[in-house]
Amino acid sequence: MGVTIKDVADYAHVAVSTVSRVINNMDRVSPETRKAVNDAIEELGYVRNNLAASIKTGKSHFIVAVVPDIRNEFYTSVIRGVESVASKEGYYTLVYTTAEAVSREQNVFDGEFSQIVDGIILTPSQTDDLMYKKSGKPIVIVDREIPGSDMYSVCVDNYKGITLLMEELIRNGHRKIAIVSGPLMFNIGIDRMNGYMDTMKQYHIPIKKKYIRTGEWFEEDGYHLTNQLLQLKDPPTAILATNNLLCIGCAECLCDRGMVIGKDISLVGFDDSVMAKYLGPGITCVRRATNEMGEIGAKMLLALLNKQKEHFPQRKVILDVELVKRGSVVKLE
Amino acid sequence: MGVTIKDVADYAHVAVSTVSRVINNMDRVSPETRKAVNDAIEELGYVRNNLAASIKTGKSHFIVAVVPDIRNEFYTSVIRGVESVASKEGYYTLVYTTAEAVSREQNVFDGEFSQIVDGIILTPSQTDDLMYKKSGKPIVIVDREIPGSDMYSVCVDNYKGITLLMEELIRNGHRKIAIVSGPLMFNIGIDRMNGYMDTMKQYHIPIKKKYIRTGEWFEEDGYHLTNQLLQLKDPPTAILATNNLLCIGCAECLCDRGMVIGKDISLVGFDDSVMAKYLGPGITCVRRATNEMGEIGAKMLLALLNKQKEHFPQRKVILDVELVKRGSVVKLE
DNA sequence: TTGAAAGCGCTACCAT
DNA sequence: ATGGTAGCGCTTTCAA
Repeated sequence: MGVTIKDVADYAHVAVSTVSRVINNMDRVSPETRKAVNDAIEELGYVRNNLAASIKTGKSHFIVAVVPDIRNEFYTSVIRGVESVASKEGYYTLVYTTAEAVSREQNVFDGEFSQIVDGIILTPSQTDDLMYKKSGKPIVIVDREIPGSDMYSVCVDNYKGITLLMEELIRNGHRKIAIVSGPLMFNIGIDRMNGYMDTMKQYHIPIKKKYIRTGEWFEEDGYHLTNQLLQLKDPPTAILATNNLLCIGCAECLCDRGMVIGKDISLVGFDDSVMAKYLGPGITCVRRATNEMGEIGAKMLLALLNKQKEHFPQRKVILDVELVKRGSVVKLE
Repeated sequence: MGVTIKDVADYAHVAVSTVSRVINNMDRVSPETRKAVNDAIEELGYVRNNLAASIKTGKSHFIVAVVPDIRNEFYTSVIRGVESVASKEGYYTLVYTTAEAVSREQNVFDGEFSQIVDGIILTPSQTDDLMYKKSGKPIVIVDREIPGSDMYSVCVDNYKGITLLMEELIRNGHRKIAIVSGPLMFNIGIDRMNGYMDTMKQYHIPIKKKYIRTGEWFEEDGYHLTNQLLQLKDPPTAILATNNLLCIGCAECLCDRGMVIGKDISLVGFDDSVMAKYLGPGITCVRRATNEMGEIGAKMLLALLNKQKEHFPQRKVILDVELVKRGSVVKLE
């Protein structure tokens, strides 16, 4: 390979241990020696082999963000947050996508990957936290929470978010409200569905099974499920999509069928997005602090890495949400 | 740390070298020994420390995709392509964002990062390819081309793309055509600008400096530059945005100022996007095979890694583009 | 077919 | 303040 610490030591007429001390900015090195070593490094164009260092120290200064989908701006926004605080602390952030596939997630935890990183920011794709814990690496869960797990996590108040949306709909006279949901595996599915159910009950609106549709979390599911909804004899007057991708899918379907959002039908969504802002009249939605989720997640992880658990006495952080009113809700008489 | 190759060797009553042979699926191991070792591995829950292996073999089986912005769906789409072919060949794809900042790019090449990976897929942020070459790692450039550099790259026909857009505009009677461009550093800036210039000349339309605006490649630049354009005494009838983000920024600005795209003004853009499809009447644009760019880039890189340079006699691949007509172009009398 | 041993490049401990 | 040296976990000769 390239030039090693030994080459530098020889060149500077010192011992490798001295070079190591200089490289790592440790004290107990005389200015002259330090200079000699630095000159040698400069001269030889030496760069330290961090891999070799990692195997000794057990620290790589890499963390990895494991997310389902890199094309979802929610996750990229979270990653941004992670990266911004991690880089300030001298950590590099890698990104790995699972496409919601458990097998890809396994790659991360079955050694292949987890050795290379000091810690993991994870949006899990399955509900058994054993595999995660087995890796032995500090892990912080973001966005989703594994039911019954005690892992560190940062989520938002999903229940409240849906409640906000539902009340906006009901306030505008809607009673035929359909929900387009992802799978009911994690809190993001379950809490949101509960928010729907409870609000319906609270306002004494009969819950109709035909208005409740679940699929995966992707655009095509939103499209597909909306299509089903529109084929009903008694179609809903409002659709509530429980994440940004589903919402886009819903909107696409509505557009394709010539329906005008905010006029012929109402559409609201969990999660804001560029699309939600500019699609038709603007989609009324619930917004959460995505960057902040990443930032807090990273801070938790760094605290874990530095064994400063006191910094995060709470294993679970739950962030607030806010309603963003735009023009996608029809006012019914 | 965890259980090492030595533990396995002891447990199975063999030498570490034998365990190593089993792990690496080498021959010259008797079935019985192999079984004993595998049992020991199973029993002890051993996972190989790839980091330690890498320091010997010099191969990590990681590649990294270095892109300016992870929130830009163009790049995430390219990354998808990279990842899909890399994973088939047993490589893991890491993602690192530079935010167009040279300093962040340096992290990749100043050793910190480049040691950990076998190869790099790069969308460069600066035009000096020396730093890149110095890393000694195989590199494939995607999207952008460094002027005068002989590095392996895969790009699209930027010149043609703009020509297509310009002709569509001119066909519809436009002559006051403004261009909202990114910096003229790489081919993506230069070729697109040349496409604009040449087409204007070809159709004998006088080029007006006030209609030519350049900024960075981001949404806010599109917004800002469009704003300038609209304040002109003699504003353009059509705006050509030279990437997806600029286009979205243009659209936002137009919306905010109450202008209806496809009616009050025309907007066309380089790059398709979800936004472009559903924004207002749909934005007419030029589409390129983004996934394919990543795939080809990864194939090139893998060929380089495997020293099969014959597989890619051409150092430069240029992909075609196509015009996608939608409703954002006003037909002038 | 198997084992012993010499590194890979670096860190960290123990001497000096 | 500096040097010598024993590993880190693994691969890879070279012998046996």
